[in-house]
Amino acid sequence: MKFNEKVYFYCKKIPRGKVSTYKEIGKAMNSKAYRAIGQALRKNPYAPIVPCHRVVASDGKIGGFGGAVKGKKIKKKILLLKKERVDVKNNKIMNFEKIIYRF
DNA sequence: CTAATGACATTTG
DNA sequence: ACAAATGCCATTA
Repeated sequence: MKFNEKVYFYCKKIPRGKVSTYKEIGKAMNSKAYRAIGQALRKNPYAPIVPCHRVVASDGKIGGFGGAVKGKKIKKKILLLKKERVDVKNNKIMNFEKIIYRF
């Protein structure tokens, strides 16, 4: 699984206190498979190693892993994100353009 | 191999 | 601004 490994690799590369987007990661790996990236992270076999919560939607929205999960409130990740200096409001990143990490 | 899926993105109504 | 439709791409059944 080369593709997934790449995804995880870039995710790990995201510095603490910053975030990135599926699109940017895709560009970084010379691909536009935003979708596939989401797939890779959704499964995230490298759960503890890969900070998947630092990857958000292109418009700064958290994405499906924050509060988008029906029934369950997994906002803990967002909370963790906030602890890392990432300000999140209404499932959206504040100062998104400032803290977004580009490769 | 074909079809379905989804933590996305963009455009259109 | 919000909702729906379309396109996209790797993974999985």
